[in-house]
Amino acid sequence: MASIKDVAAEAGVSVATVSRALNGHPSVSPAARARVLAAVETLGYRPNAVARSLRTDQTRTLGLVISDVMNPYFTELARSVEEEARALGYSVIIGNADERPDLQDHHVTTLLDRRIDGLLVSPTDGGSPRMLDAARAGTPMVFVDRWIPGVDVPVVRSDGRNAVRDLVAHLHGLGHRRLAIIAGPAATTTGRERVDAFREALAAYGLPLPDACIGQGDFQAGSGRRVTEGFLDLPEPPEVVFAADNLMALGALDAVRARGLRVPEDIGLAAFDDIPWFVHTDPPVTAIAQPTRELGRAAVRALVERIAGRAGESVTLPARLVVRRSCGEPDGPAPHQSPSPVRRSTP
Amino acid sequence: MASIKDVAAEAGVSVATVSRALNGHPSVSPAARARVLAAVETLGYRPNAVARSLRTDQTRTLGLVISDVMNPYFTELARSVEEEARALGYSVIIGNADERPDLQDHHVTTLLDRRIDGLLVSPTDGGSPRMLDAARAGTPMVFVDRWIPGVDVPVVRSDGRNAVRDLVAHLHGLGHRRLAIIAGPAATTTGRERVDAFREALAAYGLPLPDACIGQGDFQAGSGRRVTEGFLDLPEPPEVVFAADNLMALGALDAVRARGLRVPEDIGLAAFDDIPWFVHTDPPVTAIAQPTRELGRAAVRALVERIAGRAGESVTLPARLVVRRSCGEPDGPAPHQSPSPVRRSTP
DNA sequence: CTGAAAGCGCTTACAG
DNA sequence: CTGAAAGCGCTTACAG
Repeated sequence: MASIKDVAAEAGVSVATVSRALNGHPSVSPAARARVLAAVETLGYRPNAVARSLRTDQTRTLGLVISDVMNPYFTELARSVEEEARALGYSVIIGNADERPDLQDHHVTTLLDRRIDGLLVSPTDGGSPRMLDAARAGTPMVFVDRWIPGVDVPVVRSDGRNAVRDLVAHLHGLGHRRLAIIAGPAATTTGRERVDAFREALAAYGLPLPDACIGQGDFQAGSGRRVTEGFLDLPEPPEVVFAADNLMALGALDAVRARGLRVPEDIGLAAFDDIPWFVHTDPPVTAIAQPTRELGRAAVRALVERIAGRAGESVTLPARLVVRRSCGEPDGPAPHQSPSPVRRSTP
Repeated sequence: MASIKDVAAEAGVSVATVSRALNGHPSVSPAARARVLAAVETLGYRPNAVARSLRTDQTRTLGLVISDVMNPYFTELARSVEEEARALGYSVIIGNADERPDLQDHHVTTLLDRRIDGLLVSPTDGGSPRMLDAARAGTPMVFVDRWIPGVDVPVVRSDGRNAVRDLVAHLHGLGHRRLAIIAGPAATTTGRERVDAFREALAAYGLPLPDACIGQGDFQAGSGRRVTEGFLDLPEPPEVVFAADNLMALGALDAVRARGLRVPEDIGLAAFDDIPWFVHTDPPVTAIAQPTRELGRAAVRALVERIAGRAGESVTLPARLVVRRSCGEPDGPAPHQSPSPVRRSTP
């Protein structure tokens, strides 16, 4: 592969001039620039980004460590992060932690070894020593979706509190009283917050959230299935199950179906995180939708601010309830579309 | 950030010895090794991968350019690629082309500039000059899922021919005769092959595939919706629509639902690529499943072979039909699960 | 406007 | 077993 030396030789100038011409440095004569460009063309030269990074101490690369790529929410987040990063002249390298702290650590380490300019992370746990070290050592960093309390890093996330309150109001209005939740790991902020929000919203109606109605999941489908089976085995199973993410909702559907039961007749279901398929499931699933694209964009912008040495703004955007039919209907025969005023725009 | 010089100073040895100790070179005295390790520990030293790459001319990184991350098939492929690569000591950088040739080119260029050791690609089109150049220039490369004819690069993909034949047999057995397809872009191999396989299978039953029954899609949901609307507007709409990927099937479901029609009563639906949600859609969708994980693994192995200077094996794995209820049922009332002998293992 | 030179952080023949 | 030195491909003060 042609190097800058080859270009210099071909153009009859020094490598310094080649470098300047290619980097748009003003003090290059038009003649020299033209010869360089011609040489670049005939040689098919492309600057070696590795060498450039070593020299300039910047890679124009962002690292993104997410908890699970197979979760459509994170896939969309990753896509939006890459889009915004590209618009700002950065590449992004994605590390998929698969909800495993050890894998998360592996990716953080690898990314840091590659000297990425900044790190976006949605932590799988309370923070490994390596990540905490990185934050303390001054690696530009931003948390997205999930975060670690006590670490001085901007947080870009959405607040589901109001949406959860709307959900509970919806369920209460439908006459449901025995409500249960499939929670995410307590080591994650979203794992805790969604349970807290649910409990508070229930309390406002004088409803309890007994331990038997809190199933411990891990944000993956298998756990949603297991927890739902447990709920179904209860002497008095809950009337509605609220899954703290869409994969656990998938698992819940699997469990209900495996027993030959039906949603919402036998048990209702709602999910945190909306996905296009929820419109077409049987029945369409009531869900809480996050402004995922906006979160991704805001996270990248905050990170780029940090990289530039500025503060980097924390952002909290509201999530919203999208009512469908999986928790039952107000009355009468099922209309073809959800009658709720809060509705998803047609996909 | 501490460099190898700092470690050398701290340990009282030369940088050469530090390098050797860290790379497991045999000729390092136990005493020196111990001092180096201690210095590494106290300094929190991590080797700079950028510098190492420049020096060794290898990045231990694979590039993966896929057509659309938001497509669950490609998400799963990417995940399996990363897993296998990690097991073999490689990182992977994903470039999402979003079915756009210009974006694909951007990613190929960026990846090559970073001097990745090898490139895995599922081309969005017939091949841009840049990609063809890369292949010709000897960049280790393998095609996965989609490929470009006439380029001397191993291909890892699945063959859906038999599965499509099984599908048509299933549809014919159900009494369907007017069958239509939502095709992928003709610039892609999978776009062409799935139409060809469908046409051939129909021909075996003496059924035609008129142009009106071939809708041109682009593998994304919007096109599936538009094409399906066109089918529905036909004087004689097809009895079953076969979507060449799962996103176009989603679009088809959107279109059918928007008209207030029902699957399979008003129109049947089948899809290429199976996803977990198809079990829970209304109705469950009959689909052709690819051995996605295996494809990802085989692709990485072939690429690593190429990187090592060996041939790298092309692999073709069969896809298989998974019958559910979206094309109608043989007879009698709908049983709770599909009665087909070809069945999806419970998720 | 241009070039010679230093240096980014490593690895690796080479000599001892 | 160890170190001094060269060199990977760039960029950028410095001098002219």
